[in-house]
Amino acid sequence: MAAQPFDAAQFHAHVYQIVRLIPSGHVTSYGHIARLAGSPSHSRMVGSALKYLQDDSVPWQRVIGASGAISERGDGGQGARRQADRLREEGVEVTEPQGAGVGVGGQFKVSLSTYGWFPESVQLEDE
DNA sequence: TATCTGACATCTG
DNA sequence: CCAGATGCCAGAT
Repeated sequence: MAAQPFDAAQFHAHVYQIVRLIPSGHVTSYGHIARLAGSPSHSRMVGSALKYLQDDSVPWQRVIGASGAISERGDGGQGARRQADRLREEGVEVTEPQGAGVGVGGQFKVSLSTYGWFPESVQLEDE
């Protein structure tokens, strides 16, 4: 297999497949998904793709940053808040931001050492 | 066609 | 451990 010239459609499809494979109660990072999709340097494209689709059938909430921090979309943290709450329902322990109310200098974080899901490879329908 | 932005990653202080 | 600055590459305007 050789380096692909980056096919957006194919990369897109692979991302969705991988995200669906994430088991409940576990999380993974954008960078790892990008790597499994065949492009380790296109971590940003992963998030961009998920945002653009807005598909509830894809558990995008299980995808967080490499540091275990939930990225905010600039909507005041409402999106991150919803994501954190949903992860808690699956049994994932999420730390709350500093301040707990008026605090704006903190982020929701998950222990990747405990809930991280990083398979070496996945079964993709197309390659 | 050129420029800016972005659901990131990684290094340094 | 946390915060800031830099690098990366493709999409959107």
